[in-house]
Amino acid sequence: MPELPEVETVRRGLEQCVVGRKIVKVEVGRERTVRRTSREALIDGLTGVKIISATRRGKYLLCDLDSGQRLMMHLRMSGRLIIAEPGAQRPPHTHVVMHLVNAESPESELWFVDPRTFGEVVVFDPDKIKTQMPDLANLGVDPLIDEFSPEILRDLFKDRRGNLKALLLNQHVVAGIGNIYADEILHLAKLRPDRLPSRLTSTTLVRLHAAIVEVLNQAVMAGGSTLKDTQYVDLEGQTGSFQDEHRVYGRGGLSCLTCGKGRILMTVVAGRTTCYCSKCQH
DNA sequence: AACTGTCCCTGCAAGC
DNA sequence: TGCTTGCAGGGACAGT
Repeated sequence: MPELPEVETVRRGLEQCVVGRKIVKVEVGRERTVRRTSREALIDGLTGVKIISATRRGKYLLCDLDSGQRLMMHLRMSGRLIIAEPGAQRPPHTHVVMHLVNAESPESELWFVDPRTFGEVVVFDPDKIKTQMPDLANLGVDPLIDEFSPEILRDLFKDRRGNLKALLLNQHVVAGIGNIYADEILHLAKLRPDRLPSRLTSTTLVRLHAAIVEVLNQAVMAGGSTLKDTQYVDLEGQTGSFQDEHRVYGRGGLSCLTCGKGRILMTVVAGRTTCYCSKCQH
């Protein structure tokens, strides 16, 4: 499932393959993908427009357009962005197609493919982000983009009631962490998911902060995680390899790779399947 | 205001 | 074998 590292990998692909190119034609299949506005709004907002940047905040992909508007794409659970040659066979659930041109490179197509249809594509006015895109406007700190330190983490956790895992998953607090990386981060930090965030000592916060940065950076370097069921791939169709380095996610009932003594427990925390070591996480 | 639970949706795997 | 059922999960939304 695309979380920060997968979205960052896709962003880098967009920078390579899409930035600087002009969209000459847009096709919208399933309207649910453009539900925030409409089929017509997306086609009008993108046709004849040049993409001038590709950035990311949390799990949100953002492209500035030379029209002054901004494109937002969110992969949610099962979304994929694929760059393809014109006329290539499209996979099932290809909901949006952008036809791209520029002077130097041959024409190509950017496909938004999304079986579970939770993902979305929208063009919005950056001046109206608060009303048109409240979820994006209220996003929390991005650990790889914004200033981020143990002290900032302490301030974010102050007076919070939920458990540690719920806070890591809360996009209004820290942006970009999903279920896989929350479990991996907590394991590296040697913290149980049900710890109370407001009670963490400064030493523990230093450890947690380091674990967040370490796990996310390592995962970006590995091109993200590709699981059996979701088939995440980058823009060129390549799988990630960080799944080979997962130490707890999906390992319920197995022995701990870190301490060799504990068993990986599988429970539900914050409404999500949660895996952690019975021995080395406290 | 901030938290929790439910829903959306499809593909896959497990179980009968 | 072929069906049914359950599970995966990000974020919106309703309810507490």
